[in-house]
Parts: sequence; C-alpha cells; structure tokens
Amino acid sequence: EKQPCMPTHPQKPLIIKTGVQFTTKVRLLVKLPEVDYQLKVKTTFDKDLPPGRVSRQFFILTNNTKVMDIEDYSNGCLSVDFRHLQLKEKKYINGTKGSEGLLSVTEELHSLSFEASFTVQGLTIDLETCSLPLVVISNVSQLPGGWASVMWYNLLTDEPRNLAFFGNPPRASWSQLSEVLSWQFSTFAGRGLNKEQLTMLGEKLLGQHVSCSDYHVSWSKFSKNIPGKPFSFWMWLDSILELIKKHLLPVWNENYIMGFVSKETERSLLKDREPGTFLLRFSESHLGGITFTWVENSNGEVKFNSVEPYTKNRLSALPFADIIRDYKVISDGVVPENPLKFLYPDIPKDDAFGRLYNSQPSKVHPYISSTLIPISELRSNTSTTLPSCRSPEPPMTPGEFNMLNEHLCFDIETMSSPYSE
Amino acid sequence: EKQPCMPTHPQKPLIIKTGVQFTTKVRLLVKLPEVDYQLKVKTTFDKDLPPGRVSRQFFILTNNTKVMDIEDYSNGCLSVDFRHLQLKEKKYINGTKGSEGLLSVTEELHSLSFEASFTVQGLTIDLETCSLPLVVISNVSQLPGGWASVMWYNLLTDEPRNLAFFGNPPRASWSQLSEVLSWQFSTFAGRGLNKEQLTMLGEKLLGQHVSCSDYHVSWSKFSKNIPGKPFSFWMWLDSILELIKKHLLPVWNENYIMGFVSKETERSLLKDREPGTFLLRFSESHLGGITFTWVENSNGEVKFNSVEPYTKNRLSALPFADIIRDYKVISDGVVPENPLKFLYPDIPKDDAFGRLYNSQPSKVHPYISSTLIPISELRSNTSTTLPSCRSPEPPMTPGEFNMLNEHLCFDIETMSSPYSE
DNA sequence: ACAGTTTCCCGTAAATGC
DNA sequence: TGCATTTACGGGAAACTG
Repeated sequence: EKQPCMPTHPQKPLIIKTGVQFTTKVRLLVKLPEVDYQLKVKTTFDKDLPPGRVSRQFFILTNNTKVMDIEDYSNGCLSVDFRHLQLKEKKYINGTKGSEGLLSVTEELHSLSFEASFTVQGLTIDLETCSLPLVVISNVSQLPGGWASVMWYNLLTDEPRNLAFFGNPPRASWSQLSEVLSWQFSTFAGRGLNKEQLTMLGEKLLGQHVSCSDYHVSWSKFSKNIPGKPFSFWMWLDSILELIKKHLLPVWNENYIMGFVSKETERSLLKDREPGTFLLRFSESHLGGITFTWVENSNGEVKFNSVEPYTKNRLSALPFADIIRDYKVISDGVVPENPLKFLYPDIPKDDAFGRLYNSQPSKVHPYISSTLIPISELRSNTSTTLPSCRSPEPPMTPGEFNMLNEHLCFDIETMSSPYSE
Repeated sequence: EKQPCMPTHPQKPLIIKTGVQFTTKVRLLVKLPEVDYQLKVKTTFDKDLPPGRVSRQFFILTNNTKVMDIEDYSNGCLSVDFRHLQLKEKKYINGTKGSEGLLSVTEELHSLSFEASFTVQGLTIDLETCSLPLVVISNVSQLPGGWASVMWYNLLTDEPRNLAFFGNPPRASWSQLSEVLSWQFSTFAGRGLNKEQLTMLGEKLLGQHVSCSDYHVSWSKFSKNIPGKPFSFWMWLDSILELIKKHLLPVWNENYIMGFVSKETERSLLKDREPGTFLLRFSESHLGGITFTWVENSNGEVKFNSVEPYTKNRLSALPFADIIRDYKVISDGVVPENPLKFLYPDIPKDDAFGRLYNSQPSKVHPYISSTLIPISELRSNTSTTLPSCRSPEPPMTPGEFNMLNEHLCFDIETMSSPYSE
C-alpha cells in the first residue's frame, strides 16, 4: 500500500553515508476513507534484522516520525518527506559483531522500514513497507565499492529485500553487464560506450571470451582487486568516470576520447595514418589517467609515443584541451614542437578542439601574463631527462609559545585546540 | 593556587572552532597535604558571563569534569589534561542576542573556567581560575581574524580577562607591532622580517610616518578592510604567511624572497644591475601571490617586467623553484628564453635555487614523461600584452609577541585550539 | 538584497580496529 | 603487522539569518 522512494541522494541512491543527511519519501497509494486525524509514519533502520546478520548496526540519529500530508501536486495522495535524516553507528554491541566477517562493508545490505497505523470503523490497520537494500558507508572513499554493490544487486535480482545477496552473489552475463556499464557513462557523463569500447572492456575482464556474449562475469572479477594490482576492475572504470565528470566532460561528449583501446589496436589503427595523428585513451595501469599516443615517422620508420598519463591533479592545473593545444616536445634543445596534428582518424587538431580551448587569461596590466604548458624533453640517446638530486629540507622551527611555561607553576594550564596551521 | 601554562599545542592557541576538538591542561601549583581522595576539576565555558555581554553563547558538548592526577614527570604536581573537548553554540536563546552587535565574532572574547574544591582538616577550600580570553570561530576562514584579535589583545594589555577589550581597543605603537609581525614570520615560517621589509610594511600601513617609530596603529587600520579593497592589512599579510608555509618555505628560509618592496624601490634596486637580474616580491593587490620582476636592456633602454603573480593553485601544480628554473618568455614566435639570470643583487640563478629544484619525475617506461612549464608570450609592439589597469597597494603592520607574559600570575592559562596543519 | 556567519560535506590524512 | 574501516578536519561552497 505504501511505496517508499529511495534515499534521494541525488546521484547515487541507496547509499547512505554515516553522519551525512539523507532524505526519503513515502507515499500512500490507496485513498483512505474519512481520514480526519493525523497519520503518523515512523522510519526505522534495520527493523527486525536478525541478529548476527550484519556486522554493523546503525540507528537514525534524528527525528524519525512525521505526519503524512496531502501531496501538493495533483492526485491528492498522502505522502511524507523525511529530510535531514542521519545515520550513526551503534557502538559497543560487544560480542555480537556479526557472523559475516567475510563480507566487506559495502557488501553488507541494510534497509529502512516505514510503519503507520490507523483505525477505521473500529478496525486497526497497520501498514508497513521497506526500502530496497541499502549500503552504508562512512567515507566517500567507499562510494565506488558501494555503488558496485547497488548495481550488481539491482542488475541481478528482482527480490525486494534479499539482504544476504552478497553471501553468494550470482554472476552477470556480459551482455547484461556491458549494458549497465554503458549506462553508467551515459548517466553520469552524458555519453555511453560504443561497441568497440565495450569490446575492449570485455576482453579486459574476460580475456578472449567476449565473443561469446553469454559469458558470465563473477562478482569477484568485477569488484575484487585484479591480481597484482591494488584496484578492481570497477574501481578502475569508476576512476575514469570520475575523471571524465570533473575534467573531460566536453571532450568526452564530443566523442573525441577513444578511451578504451588496447595497445595493439591502438598501434594498428595509427600505423598507416599521417604522422602526427593521435588518439586519446585511458591509462590501464593507473587510476584515473588519460594519455595521448601519436604516430611519427622517423627515417622512414613508424614510431609511437605516449605521454605520461594526466591525472586529476594535473588536469586541475590545466584543462585537457589546452594541454593538447600547447603540448610540446623538445628534442636535443631544438625548438619545441607540438607533435599532435590530427585527431584519429584525420581531423585537424584545431578543428576538433578549437571550441574547447580556454581563452587566455585576460591580462592584468602591470604584469605579463603567464600560463603553464606541458612539455616533454627527449634526448636522442636515452628517452628522458636528467638525473637530479633532491636536496634536504629546510628546517622549520616554529617558535613555540613555551615562553611562559614551566616556571609558571601554579595551576592550570591550557588547552590546545586544533587550530593551527 | 593554580596556574596555567601555555598552550602546549604549538600553533594557534586561544582560538577554538566549534565542533572541533581542543585540549587544555590545568596544574595545581601548590602541594596539598594529605590528598587521599579524588580531586575533581570542572571546566565551564563562559561561566558567570554577564548576560548580554556576548552575542553568542557556547557550551562544552563533551565530558567536562575530570580527576586530577600526579603528573608523570618529576615534581609530583597534580594536574589534569582535558582532551576531546568540543564547543557547540547554544541555539534559541531568543531575545538575548547580546548588545554588542557592533563587534564581529572574532572580536568577541570568551573564557574557560576551571573549578575544584576539597576539604582539608574540616575546611573546605574552593579553587577557581580561568583562561586568557578566547575567540570562538565556526569555520577556518575566520582563523586569520581570530588570530589578529589574539595578537592585539596580548600585545596591548596585561589584563588577564578583559572580555570587553574590543569595545574600545587601544592602538599599537609601530615599534611594538612590527616586532609582533616579524615574530609571526619567524614562528610560522622560520625566518622573521628584516628592517627593509618592515619599513615597507610600515609605510603601507602608515604612509610616510614610519620614520616616527612611535607612530600608533589603530585596530581598524590593522584588521578592517582597506578602503577600496576586500581585505584588511592583516588578512593580506596572513595570506602571504600561508603561501610561504605551504609553498615557499625553503625559498623563504634561504632569504631569497625580498617580498616586501615597493615598486619604486624595486626599480631603483634593479635599474643598475646586470640585465636578467630579478627579485621576488609578494603581490600587493591580491591575496597570497608572489611574482618576480626582472630588468632587461632593450636598445640601450632599461625595462622592467613582472610576471602575473603565482597563487597557491598554480604553485601546487608546480613548485616555485621549478617555475624560476623553467620560466620562459617567447617573443614573436622565436625560441623561448628564460629571462631570469641573477637573483638580486648578483647571484647566478642556479647557484641560489639549484638545491631547491625538484628532480624530474622518474620515467615510467612506456611513456614519455611530461612536465608543466610556465611561459609568457610577448608581442613585440608593446612591452606586454593587453593594457589593463592595475590597482593600488595594500597596507601592512608590524608587531610583536610579548603578549602573554606578565599576567600569568594567578590564574590561568591558555588554550590552544587545534587548528593545525 | 546582502554581508557576515554558520552549516554542509567532500576528500585527504591520520587514527583506529581487526 | 598489514589491511579495512572510521574519524578528523581543512577548505570551498551553499545555506542561513537577521
């Protein structure tokens, strides 16, 4: 009879961070006869959860009851918006720290329950409903893991409340999964993944089995660390999504980032193109990095170069389009030259990126304006630059206030509060 | 009977941010006879504060009583450390929102009281003491303003608890103030200010009166916005201090930053030097910026150029020493050249900064490493690029830190609030 | 409308727990 | 000890509130 809407965390529903406000809405779908009194709804976190089922317990720190009201728009349904709800972990539940030590926090599912009761014609009616499974995190660094769980659950089951789902999570067929992955990109970055990009992702995940589109991917393969690497497939992919959202949106939406290409494919694509042709792809070895690879012709021999991937730190100092515009290679002290001429297959660089270049900062008079440009220095013998020695650090002695300390002996002393810097 | 010792937390004592933990310590300076029971100390915020005296009221959210204990080291004094104390504002004290609407939050002074009582030989003895005046802030953005208050108070009064101090704050003599300002730099950045730097600051604050070292600076001149600018003298100076702490420490400590120089002085210093001689100074028109000015000789005519000031954002993309090493000017498309040759007066650039250069990032094999370099493009027609108007100068102040001495006699102590970095 | 002030909360760093 | 998880809080920005 009622229908819960999810915690409306704008972007990533079904994930709640402790100590951070969330909201939820409950709507009564039937019209009640003669409701002339207040219909109270109470929200409870993990109501009736079998003990030992979860390893962490939480409660709603804030006010958890509210009176239903007629919805503004149209239908006249009764509904209630809970706002400013906040979750806190119960401490000291000693001993009963759940049996599921095998699961990580982001695999532990919870739920929000809603209850109301009213009396009509002497008959008391109890209503109760609950949310889809929720993941509770304590730091945004756990958001990607939590979102992986939410996706997996909702992709693979229709059960409304199987909190033990990750005790034995099913596999996903590649055709289902690839659709979800593309959907992530179209939802959060405005453009989905094309067939070639998905193929590369499939091969990364499954080896050459991708051809069989009914191949299945296990939860571990998707969400647990790749052997030999400190991150999982999904963490890697999500780091790219974040990079796009923060620094590459226009370039991504123009479809200028091939992004997911194996090195072999990359070379076979570039080798017959005009020298100076380049393409953009994401780093496979590091989280959230993008690089460009260009082809050049030295002495009749085809050569490929890739720049060290740019990560969010570098990109926040200099927008990516400007990096492409200004990138220079200096060989043996000769005049720097930009090796990037054509975006694959053959679009003149400025035709593609011209609209995305930042205008130069306007000049503040007495000063000469200055900008940063990305530059690589090549030596003809070895590939890179000088060895250099780092120097020691300067001591930094903040004078302390100990001036008055010791000798003052008498009685109290003070306090330190964290202010400093 | 009790006596306070200074904020043991080295950094910014006497400032407390709501919602952030702080600590304080109280020490009993007399030995009590036969103390065979527990001596409890209770901490109260703004105890007995006349109503209406302050516009905001706070309370200690956490546990505020603790038992005294024998101090670990030596003397066997009784003492107690309060940790994890936290302040929260009392809400809804309707109506009584203090009379002092004239004062800003950082001018509103508070205090922490400590009480204990014990019985000896049938006689009950009450002990009480309290802290130096405290400033309560709610966001780190208020820290500079709070610190200005703490400095001014402790510089200009020996009263232990004049919470109405900012109702009518006294002026500071330039000789006092300049000492405090220099002390800020030596405490927080490891090197104080020299005579020339202080002179420039004095002129900024007082015009040409600095010669009279008994000239006095008002609190407003020090801490209120400079007419026509959105920041005060102290905010400007503090933004420079922060910039040094975060990005310029080694360069500052090597004394390579002249920093505070008027444009006139700058030119007169540079005009007779070798072309390519440069000096480093802070922006007077923007918060937290540093620039270099170099002299060059074009067609027998002396010319000065200054680069657009670097702020924390740019500096966190590229360390300042590397900027100096790599800075290039490109004129009319010719080969870029670094115009910086000698640090004033005549130190070859690499002799001065060589040890401070960062080593190049080591190369990750398949990639060509890349770095950012700062570059300015000049057109030959005018000396710089677009014309634009620059604004006037920011002011400055000197000061000194003898603040906390004297008054320590009786009662209390201090606190430092945890802000750190 | 607005300025001063507080709240909110991400993201990094440090602390804690297992 | 190392890893997983939580806490702490600076810093930018939004929300508040007179």
